Amino acid sequence: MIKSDLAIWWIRRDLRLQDNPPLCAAAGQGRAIIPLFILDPEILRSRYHSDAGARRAFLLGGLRSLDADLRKRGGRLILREGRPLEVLGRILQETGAGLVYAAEDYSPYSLRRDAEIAGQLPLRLMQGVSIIPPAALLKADGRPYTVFTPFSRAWKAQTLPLSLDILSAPEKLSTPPDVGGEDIPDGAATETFVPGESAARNRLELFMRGPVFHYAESRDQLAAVGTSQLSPYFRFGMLSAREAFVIAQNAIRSAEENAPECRNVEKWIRELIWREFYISVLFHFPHVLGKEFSPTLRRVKWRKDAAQLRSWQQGSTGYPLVDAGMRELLGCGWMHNRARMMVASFLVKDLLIDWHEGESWFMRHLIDGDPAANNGGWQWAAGTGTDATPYFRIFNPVLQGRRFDPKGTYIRTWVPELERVPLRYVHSPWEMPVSDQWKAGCRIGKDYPAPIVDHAQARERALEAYQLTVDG
DNA sequence: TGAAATGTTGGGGCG
DNA sequence: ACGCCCCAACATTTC
Repeated sequence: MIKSDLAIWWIRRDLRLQDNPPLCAAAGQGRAIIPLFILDPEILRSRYHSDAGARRAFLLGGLRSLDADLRKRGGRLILREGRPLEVLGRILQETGAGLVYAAEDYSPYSLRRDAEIAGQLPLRLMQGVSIIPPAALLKADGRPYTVFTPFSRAWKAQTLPLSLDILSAPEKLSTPPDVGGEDIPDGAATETFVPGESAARNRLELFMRGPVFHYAESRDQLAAVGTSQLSPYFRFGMLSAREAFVIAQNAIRSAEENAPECRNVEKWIRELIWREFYISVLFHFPHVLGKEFSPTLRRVKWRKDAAQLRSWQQGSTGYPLVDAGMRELLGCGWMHNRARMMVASFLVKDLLIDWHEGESWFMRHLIDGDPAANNGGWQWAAGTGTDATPYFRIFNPVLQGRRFDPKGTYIRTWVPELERVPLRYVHSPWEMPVSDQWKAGCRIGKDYPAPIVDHAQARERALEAYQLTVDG
């Protein structure tokens, strides 16, 4: 028999209690709930997620943390493995629960899965992973946006009149004792990013207390903590993007009009909108996961070079800034955004290797790895995407290093071989005289690799290769 | 959310 | 004193 007062809160990418519409809907009026997370073999085995150990560990840590938070309020997390349709059907039957509440997710797989389930089970989808549902934001002619600036203008216009209340976490929860689940598997999480909602909230508060007011100037500085570093938390909904937006918006409102800090907070909000933009792009153009958005750039003749690809992956290209970024990725499952742009430009332009290689390496190692944002970023860097960087915009790793890591701090943190290299050579160690190499304990070609390509030559080659596809 | 090549200008050295 | 050249420094164009 159906107990209409019992509902499933199906958790997907919303591992939090605060500002969570499906949770509140399921647990309204003190109803008992079944907080359910399903380990979906189809996702776990998919090309984007099958090798992503660090991200899976972060997810599992997040589930443990969520379980602890639920228990403090009288509930607990139920973990099951299997096809969501079957698992949900079974639990609905076992428990007599009447409804399944979930937050809308817009990736192609999620949309397909949810459509199938909605046809057979009582699934209620609510406010999703984005602040504005992608279907709700279209150009005047009814077509989706493909350029960021007009998208962000329309996005702001649409969020302005929204009620900016944050849903508080339910104070008391209960979960029926007879619902069985599996233990949450162990996973070695990184130390840099502590999984869970309270860690996310701490980080947001820390960021809003100071760094956000200098965001415009310090976001690109590689050594500073100028960015919020919240991406892994948004990725799994350990923090509500909408709540972050509301808090940032309130910071602007409580500041004096046109105060300099407003510009900085606006800049940060702009990054939240980039996230929304790529969610929207993937929703409206799901084929970007398979091929280039821009038809004219689908025919770049990529080089196949396993050795150079490996050098890039392992951070041994001989270009310090590139290597620092790639080693940061391996070291903590995250990379500074400026470094992401640099290493992407290097793979795609300097090495002329297919951006898909970069996309999948990032998906394997990033704990914030998300198909929409990651694909959007790579297509941007490769110049093949919506509103992408022009093909002739090629980053110079030496100049980028001098500009965004002027003291070499970031480089020395991640490339210890260069620790004692004098500042004037730290971005271009191959220019270091042999005597200095000995003094610094860093012999080029022995202790630290010689550059695997000459940037000036590689740049010319890239321009030629791209030019061919643009002309032809 | 670049960088390199090319063009322009203006000050100072020097015949 | 004058004009020529050199070359920073900055601006514009091109990839």
